[in-house]
Amino acid sequence: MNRCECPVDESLGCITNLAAYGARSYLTRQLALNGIDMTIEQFKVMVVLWNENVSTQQAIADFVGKDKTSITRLIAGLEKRALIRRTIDENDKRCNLVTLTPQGIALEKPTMQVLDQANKALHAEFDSEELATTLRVLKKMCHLLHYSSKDSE
Amino acid sequence: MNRCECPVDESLGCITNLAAYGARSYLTRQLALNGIDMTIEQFKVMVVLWNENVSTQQAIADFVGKDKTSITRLIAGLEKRALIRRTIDENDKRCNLVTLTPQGIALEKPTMQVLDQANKALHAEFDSEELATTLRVLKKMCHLLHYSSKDSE
DNA sequence: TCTATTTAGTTGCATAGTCAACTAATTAAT
DNA sequence: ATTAATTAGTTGACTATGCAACTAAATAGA
Repeated sequence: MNRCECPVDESLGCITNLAAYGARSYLTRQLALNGIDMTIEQFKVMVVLWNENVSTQQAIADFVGKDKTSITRLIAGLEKRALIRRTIDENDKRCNLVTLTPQGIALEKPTMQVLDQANKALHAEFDSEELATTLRVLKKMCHLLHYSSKDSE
Repeated sequence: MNRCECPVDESLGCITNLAAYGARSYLTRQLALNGIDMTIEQFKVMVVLWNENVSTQQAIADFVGKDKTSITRLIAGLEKRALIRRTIDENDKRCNLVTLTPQGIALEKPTMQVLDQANKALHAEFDSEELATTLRVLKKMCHLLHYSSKDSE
């Protein structure tokens, strides 16, 4: 019934938003279908930890491009699911050291597999040239818009 | 500091999400700078009403591609700001008729102007070919993903 | 006609993001 | 060394989305 179109919909901003919601809900669904109780946002945090093993919340925020407030709450959700653990850094007591629990470590393979499959399936729908163009445009868009109020150009 | 890049970031889904957040926050900022207290989501609902004058919540939901729950709350926000009004449809008492208040009507021009400017500024950063490709890819993405679990293809 | 199903909308609970105000710890500056 | 500024993280208020359960109204079916 929904048409993926609205009256203002020939704008990049609008369509990007619709596509993003689509991608988000698709991935969440795929994770759930594979019995993985994790959102994409949480997933991105987990990717950082799978790579780094230990990190502070601010470092995670920088990696995933969100602010520290979001990370506080994402981390809280992951802690509730017992996928990560927070400990105070004794060398700098302002910082939390975020580490993986055994359950968190165990989820790396199955979760990455779901993501890879979803990615491949989506990318397979497009030829490499249009895909490259789209990625380039979107990256430039990020650069132009995402932190334009903070980065002073 | 934020780099608009995260370890899983060569995927369409991920970049689309970052770009979408960028567009969202940019537009919200532009609206605020022009003294317009409205979010983009609310704005989309207003666009429907500026075109249709009257609508039911379900019809709005179909137009903007969101579910009725979201619309209930968006409409509540607009009503709180006194931009719209809800009345029961006497011909079908299940339905709310959503109409614009004078304040809501008055906001059409300034709001559309902000959007048009923002759109033009963004589109001007790209050449028409890469823009067309990107829009086509994103639309296909919407089609493939957004309602894939509901529309049975 | 009376029951069953569908439709429109609301509400509760969960997740996510932003902004502003706040604490605590650290570093810089005089 | 003491104060001032910065940094890490949390919390509260607001907005947005999704799912499930719910009410009320309308329609379909027997």
